[in-house]
Amino acid sequence: MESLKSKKATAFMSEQLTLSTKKKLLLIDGNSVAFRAFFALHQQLDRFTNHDGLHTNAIYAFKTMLDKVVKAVQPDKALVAFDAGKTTFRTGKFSDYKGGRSKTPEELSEQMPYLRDLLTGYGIKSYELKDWEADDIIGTMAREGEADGYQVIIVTGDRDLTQLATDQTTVAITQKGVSEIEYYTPAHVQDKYGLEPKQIIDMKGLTGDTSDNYPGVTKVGEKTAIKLLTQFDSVEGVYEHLDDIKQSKMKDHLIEDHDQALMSKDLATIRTNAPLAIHLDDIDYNGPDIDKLIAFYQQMDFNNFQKQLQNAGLSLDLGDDETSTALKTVSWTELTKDNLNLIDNFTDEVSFILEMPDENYHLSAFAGFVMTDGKQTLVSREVDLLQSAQIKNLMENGNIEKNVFNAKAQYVGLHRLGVKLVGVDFDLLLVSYLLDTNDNSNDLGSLAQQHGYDQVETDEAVYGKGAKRAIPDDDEQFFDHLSRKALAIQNLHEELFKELDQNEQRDLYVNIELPLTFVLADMEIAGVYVDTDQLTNMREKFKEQLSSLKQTIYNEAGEEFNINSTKQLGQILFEKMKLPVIKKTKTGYSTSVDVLEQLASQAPIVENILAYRGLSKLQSTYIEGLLKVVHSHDHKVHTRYLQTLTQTGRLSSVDPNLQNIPIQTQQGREIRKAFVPSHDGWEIFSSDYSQVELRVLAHITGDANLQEAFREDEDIHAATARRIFGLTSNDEVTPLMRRQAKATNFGIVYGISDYGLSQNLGISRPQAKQFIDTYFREYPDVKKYTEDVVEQAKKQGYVETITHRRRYLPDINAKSFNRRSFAARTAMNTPIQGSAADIIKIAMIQMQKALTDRDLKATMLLQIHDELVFEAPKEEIPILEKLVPSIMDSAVSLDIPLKVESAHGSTWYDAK
DNA sequence: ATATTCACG
DNA sequence: ACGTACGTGAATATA
Repeated sequence: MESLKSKKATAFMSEQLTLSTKKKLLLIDGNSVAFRAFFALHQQLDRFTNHDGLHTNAIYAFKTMLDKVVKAVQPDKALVAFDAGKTTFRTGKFSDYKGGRSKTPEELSEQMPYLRDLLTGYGIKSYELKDWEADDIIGTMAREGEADGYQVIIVTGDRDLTQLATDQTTVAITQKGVSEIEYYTPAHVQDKYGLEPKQIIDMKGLTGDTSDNYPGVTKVGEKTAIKLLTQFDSVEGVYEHLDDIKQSKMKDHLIEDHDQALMSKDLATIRTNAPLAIHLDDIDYNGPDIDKLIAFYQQMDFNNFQKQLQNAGLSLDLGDDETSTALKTVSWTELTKDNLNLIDNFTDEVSFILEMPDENYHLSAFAGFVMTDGKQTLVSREVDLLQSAQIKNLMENGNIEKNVFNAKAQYVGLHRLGVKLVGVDFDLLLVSYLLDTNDNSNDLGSLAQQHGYDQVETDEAVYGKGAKRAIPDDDEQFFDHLSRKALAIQNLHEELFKELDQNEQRDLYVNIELPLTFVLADMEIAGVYVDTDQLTNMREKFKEQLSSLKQTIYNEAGEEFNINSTKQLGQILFEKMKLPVIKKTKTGYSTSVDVLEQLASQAPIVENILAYRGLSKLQSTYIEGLLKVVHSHDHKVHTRYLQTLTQTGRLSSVDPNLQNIPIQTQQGREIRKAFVPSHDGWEIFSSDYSQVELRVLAHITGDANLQEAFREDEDIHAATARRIFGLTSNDEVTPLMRRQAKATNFGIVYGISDYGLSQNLGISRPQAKQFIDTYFREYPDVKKYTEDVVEQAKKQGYVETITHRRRYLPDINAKSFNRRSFAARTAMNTPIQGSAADIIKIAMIQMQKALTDRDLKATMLLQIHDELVFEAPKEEIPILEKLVPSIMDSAVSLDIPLKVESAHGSTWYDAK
């Protein structure tokens, strides 16, 4: 989780940087970043050598960092500063400065000259200055940039540079690796140290620095220094107010080390007046020199990077419009009712876009459309034309192949116009997702750019974003963009199909994802009827209960406050009422359920807060939330299944999310009474797979004991309990044992760790470890699987499901323990969760076909990961009771049987 | 926009 | 020594 969070934080900061309209100056501390880069991939030192035996790990990691930073910052000017040599003006002041440092490893220093070549390829200047350190070059250049109105971004691995942070200068510190970056603004420095940036040098003065080998004041560390500086502002301030400090050992040390403190502060101070021979005018950044880079990558044996560049033809994947080559002009013809016969030129294939500006294609307006075959491009704002006989025939003619971006959205949009989309061959969105679930931007332009096609911009670039987003009134602008998008689809068709073939994913695309997209479209269009009276009645009831709970809570607290605010609630519980703090979040006290449950016995208010929370969740998310999205004309909700989002191959559901409707508590479960059939005399029918993920686990691992349990149709958690507790019969399994075995089973599926299991079960870590060890002893092939799959991920860089769905795990070799372990757990979990997703997808396609073939009225409405929900006339229920399970359990043939359970009733609630 | 919480599989 | 269960979406508060 942590790694995800930090990714998000980084992404956010990057965006902030990009958002600023100021000119940007990027300054990189070459030596420091190279050092970090070298150690980030130190474990892989041996793997990273080129044909000449040159180590390349630092160059590789530096390149990765550079891509990231350049993309985030999009600089107008850039410079990488290097240290010039061992002696500087600082060694003149203090001969031991940076003394005692172990010298740079040969494996790194041999890479330094090539780093310069890399930078030349990137079009970024390098600079060094005798007697001065890289820091001083950066400090000087930063101030020069500030004076000229630039936003300055400094990249380094050295925290001392945070002293340079100002309103105009952000210091980006590379973390453990080099691709994780923490951005220090003055506010963030304050947060982190409780000091202003300029006080960093005072802190260094007091504490000294072991790595740079200069002394501070004896026994004064970061904590003491911060305390002193908060009180006295600076080193000088401390000494002016020595009298205010009580007699103590510390005071003696301060007095004794006065000179050292002043000297150290001086050494730590980055100069902003270095006599540079290079200035802002000399360091314009105009993007990379592709040919040079390709040659360089070839020399380094960076085959992937080289290929990327060659595929891209001209542009580097920096997502940077300014660095990519200019757009060539496109020609298009505006289609009108008078030149509709131009349509007849499309005889074999056509790339098509019906442009819908809103995300929600069930409701979006239609802005226009475009059709192209690469020779002729037709555009129009008049969507009525789509309903003309010519176009309708084209769309409904399966012999003319359609290339699109998001076939489901196109199918639904056209359906709303009374046109059926038939013959889709290439869906750029879907194919991109299968090729790499990681970069699943939903924007045609950015996906096309990622695949090396640069003749198209992102929607954001053309339409704007946020409140300013709008389809341009200018025909030329709008039609150009539409045309370029359609041409991008047209052009990427063949190449991406080739890539699918290379990945053995053609079958997954042709026989699963593409057909599924239309099954999903039909489900979305069908929608689910909602009994709004049921919901409004519940709303009234809940409203009363909530306000009475609220009063009770206020009374118990002795004041009114916002119960929904974790901050205010934390103050009441942990400050006013002095309840023990069990867990903290990074912003304050945690008040989550598990914390509150532990506190419940200590104060009655806690129980009421829990009740309030539960009720208000139901009220806002499910009652009010659902009512908001019921379509008024048909009384139904039409969710959208996102088919290209999850990293595992699962679907997700939005607007509304119908995959997380409550079921666990009685109170919540009542919500399901509002989901009813859309016709009288119909019922809701539901079938779900029993323990699919564990069955998939049994299949994939081939573990004989696990497989036996499923072949015997045992209660799997009881069987596991019997095994890990060494019992002879299931009769001896107590409920507690079963619960613990169940948690262990889940843990295995999630990529187990003893810590996670201990947290979940509330047991000690050694105990959890004991469970896991026993589990692995009883199911030895499961153990082998967990090891093999991680090994495979390390070797190939990705893991696969039973249908060759692929997930890349770039962090599997990360230096950061966190990232690496997260990737390892993911490696274990993804093939299981993903294969289960594959199975139900296959079942859905077969199911839809079976319903049509048999002319049944029954309609598939929902998929909830391991469950399918239908509505059907009562007479068809007996048919479904046989048909649905038989299709679901034979969707794929595994080494063990699949099991399906069904239920039906007058509402979703009753289908239990 | 991010963090927290909580609903589901 | 590190500090975690896997995959999602929505509402709310807070900045």
